[in-house]
Amino acid sequence: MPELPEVETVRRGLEPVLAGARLRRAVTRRSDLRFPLPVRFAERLTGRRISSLSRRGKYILAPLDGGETLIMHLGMSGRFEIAGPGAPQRPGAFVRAQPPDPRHAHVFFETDGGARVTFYDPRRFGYMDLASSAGLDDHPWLEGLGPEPLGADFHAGYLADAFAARRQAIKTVMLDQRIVAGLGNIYVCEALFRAKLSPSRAAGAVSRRRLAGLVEGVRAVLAEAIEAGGSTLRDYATADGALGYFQHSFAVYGRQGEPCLRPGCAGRIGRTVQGGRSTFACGVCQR
DNA sequence: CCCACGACCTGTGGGC
DNA sequence: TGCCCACAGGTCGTGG
Repeated sequence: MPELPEVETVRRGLEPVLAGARLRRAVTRRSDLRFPLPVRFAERLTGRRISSLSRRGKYILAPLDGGETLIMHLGMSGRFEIAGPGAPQRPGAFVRAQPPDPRHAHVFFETDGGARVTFYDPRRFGYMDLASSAGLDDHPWLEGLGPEPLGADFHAGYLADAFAARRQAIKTVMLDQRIVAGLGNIYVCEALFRAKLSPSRAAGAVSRRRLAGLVEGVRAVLAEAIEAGGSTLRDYATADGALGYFQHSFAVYGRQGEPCLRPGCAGRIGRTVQGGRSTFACGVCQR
């Protein structure tokens, strides 16, 4: 589910409640999510202080004062909810998500500030681990990740090297977290549209100039989506219960059969399948 | 190494 | 209304 803008929105929502807080209690309601939770998970968290909350790709990272870092991934349907102090003070001030199903409340944390942060995940594709902060870059989930798309290491020259000799479709390659960390199906489709690039074009055959346009498309769409609080399709909600609204700004995602929004383009948006996933694009202006 | 595909799990929306 | 199937924001493992 959540791609970089949604994960970043969740991180920002959790930050005021968790960063600097000490965990009074941690509870697991089952022993596994996508993978087994780490051994003695609750005990290793209890009493620890979270020094900060950061994000790497689609992972949320919470370094603890005991030398370990909590690593969390939301999978497709993972969601956090804050209750108690730090929870939204003005219900109704924004469009609120449906309350999460308590059957899928798999993990929760209680802070010394009295807040309870609950992780819900109906599909259980989410996962968590605790690992040494010192060797965090070598953690198997993190070590192979490509650059942050909003960071300085993501540029046309980097992409040209990363794509060299790859004949795979550029859409598929952009979803590879080893190439760039944090993009998913929605924002790759949207970025390719902004760059006027066909999703089926071989990655290694795209000119440097057009790669520069793709970099700009990626940066712009991610920045706008973060600004909008992410996208809510089904179960995504920010940690304070609000819905993201960037879905109203999609140019191609989910718009099959509808007219292309590019000024002067008479095309319609089509849907194809690449690597088993839906791709949305305009066949007229995306080449 | 590259690449396509199925698997994981539950819920929902659309078509009939 | 009700049922069934297709499909969903991600990632991993397998097999060619």
